[in-house]
Amino acid sequence: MVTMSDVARLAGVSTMTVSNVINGRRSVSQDLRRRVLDAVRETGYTMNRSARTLRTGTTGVIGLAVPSLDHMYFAELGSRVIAKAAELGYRVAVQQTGAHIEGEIDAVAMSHTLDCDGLILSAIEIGPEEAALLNRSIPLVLLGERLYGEAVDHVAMPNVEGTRAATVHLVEQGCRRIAWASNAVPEDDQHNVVIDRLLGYRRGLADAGLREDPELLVPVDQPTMADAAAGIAQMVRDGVEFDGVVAVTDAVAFGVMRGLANAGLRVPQDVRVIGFDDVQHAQFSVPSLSTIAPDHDWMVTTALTLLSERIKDHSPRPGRELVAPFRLVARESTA
Amino acid sequence: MVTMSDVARLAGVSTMTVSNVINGRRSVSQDLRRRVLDAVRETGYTMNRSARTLRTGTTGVIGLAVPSLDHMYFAELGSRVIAKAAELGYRVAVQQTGAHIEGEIDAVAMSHTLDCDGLILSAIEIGPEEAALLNRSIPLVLLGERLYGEAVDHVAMPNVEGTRAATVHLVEQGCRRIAWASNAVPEDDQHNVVIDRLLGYRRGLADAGLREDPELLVPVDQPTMADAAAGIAQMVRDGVEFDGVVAVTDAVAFGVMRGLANAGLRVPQDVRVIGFDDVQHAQFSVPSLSTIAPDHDWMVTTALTLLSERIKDHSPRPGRELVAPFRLVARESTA
DNA sequence: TCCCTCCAATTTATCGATACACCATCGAGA
DNA sequence: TCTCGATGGTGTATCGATAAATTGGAGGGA
Repeated sequence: MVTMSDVARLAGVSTMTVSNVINGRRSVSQDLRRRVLDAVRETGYTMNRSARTLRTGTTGVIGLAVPSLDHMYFAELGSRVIAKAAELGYRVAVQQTGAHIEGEIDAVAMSHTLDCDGLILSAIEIGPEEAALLNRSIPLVLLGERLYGEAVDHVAMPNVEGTRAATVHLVEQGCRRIAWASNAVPEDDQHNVVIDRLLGYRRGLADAGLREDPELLVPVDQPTMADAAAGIAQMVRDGVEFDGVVAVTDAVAFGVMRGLANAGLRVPQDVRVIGFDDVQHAQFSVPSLSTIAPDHDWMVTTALTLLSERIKDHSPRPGRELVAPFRLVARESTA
Repeated sequence: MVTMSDVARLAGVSTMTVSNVINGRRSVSQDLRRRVLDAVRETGYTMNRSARTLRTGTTGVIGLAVPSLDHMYFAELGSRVIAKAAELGYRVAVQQTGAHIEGEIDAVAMSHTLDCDGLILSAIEIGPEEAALLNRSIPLVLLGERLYGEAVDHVAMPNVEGTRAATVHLVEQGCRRIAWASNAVPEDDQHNVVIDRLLGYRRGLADAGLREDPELLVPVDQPTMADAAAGIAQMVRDGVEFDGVVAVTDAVAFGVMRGLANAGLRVPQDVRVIGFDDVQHAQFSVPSLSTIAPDHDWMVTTALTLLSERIKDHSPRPGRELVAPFRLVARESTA
């Protein structure tokens, strides 16, 4: 492996001069700069990042912890984060938490060790109890809906407003028996994404003067396409009548549409379906999926901006909470 | 930051002993081991990986370079790679090449610098011309269909056999005018995924005694859902008659199905469609998508096994090429 | 002429963990 | 009794880059 001193020797200068050239610091004469660059080319030198990291304490890596890249939403998120981070000169190490709290705590705990300058955590389970952990850790931005006191920066989705708008939209399209398709979580679990979206659904019903009917809660185990398809099938078999479904995510909505197809029900003629996320596939499914579209680019840009501010300026600062704007995109599934 | 010598001081031993305990090396007495572990707990020590990396030359990181996590296939691949790598004790840094050769070369070139012990490159564009680059680089496994002489380990898909089987399947289902939906690539470009799959399509037609009709090549720009939908729409508008479509990937197949729906054609009644990859969504779309299902777990496991062998044993070894087994999964879209 | 400032470039010490060589002790075999 | 091998542990140099302190001139003002 060719090191800086090899380059220095060849160029006839000190390693510091090489370092200065490599890092684009001024105060190197044109003459020497050229000689150094030639020597770099000639030797094929590439910098050893661990050495720099050891010395400077920064890695140029951002950690991204998501439940799983397998979920379309998180895959698209990952793609955006990696692209945006690359623009800012960061590389991204991805970690899958499995949507378990252990995985999430792990991600935070490992992030020291993990050699990253900051962490973007798409948290599902982690809560205020673990806030202490979060505070001791490296710069952190949370994506998701939990509250963490004032300590942590936080880029949230418009969960309540989103599903409320979705529900109202179904009502406007003529639905009167609107089901809620989601996995269930303990109701006392404050500020969980699922709870907030359920709350929005309820508000939407209330806005329309409709009463909530417990029968209309689709029994979904995990928020996957498979479980959603099974859940809605169960509901149909049980003879529950409904003409609209608000799904907690697009993936669940796809599962619901699949389950309805299995049951011989047509979307949107028999049942209208609306999702949340606006993943790519939503515009290409048959029927295409109406959905709540948070501004993903805004979220990622914001998260990375907050994070890189914290990375550059370590002085303590209260956590900020920002909520993404959203649009309701009406497509065939609610026509 | 608490270092090893802090722990050593507290435990009243040398840093080497701490190091030995941390790394689970034997030849530390029970007594000292306990004292060290207590000291670790008490101080909250976590190891500084950069220091270890600098000293040992290994990072515990594997690079994964894919065109984009935005494509369902690569998202699922990424998920598997990260999970499997975690089992083997590696973390994964993901890089998006944008399916451009520059991005791919970048990925290889940066991989030195990038502090990873090995690289899994899902190559689309890179070819034999760049083989020199590949040889100088860190341990590398290619996922994809290009040939790279004998130099590089290579886990390939059953591209030719796969689309051949897909085509034959359509024939068996009664299709006689079978279209090929794919982006076009220069025909002289050897061992490109797309070329191989096209070849399989042709072989399938030949097997069935059907003649290839240039009219039946769907004009797709990029292998995305949007372009596929546009391409098939164009073909319908042009009045081309067809009763089956073999798509180069599942994403393209979804786009095709969407485009057919726009044109008022039913799948499978009017046109049968088959894809390639068996992404998750294939079983949940309406209609569900018949497809060629390579054994993804096998591919990932194999790739990581090859890679970790090369990482552990640097002695030069000729490149191996392994081809994944596959199944044809018949679903509603070709019923 | 002398002193002082500035600038380019170099020297030196250091980041934290580990490879390696070395030392001490103890028990067994000759 | 002496030697040898195993066991358990320590001291020191080192990985490669960089921060901080230092040197040696080149100007510039008095």
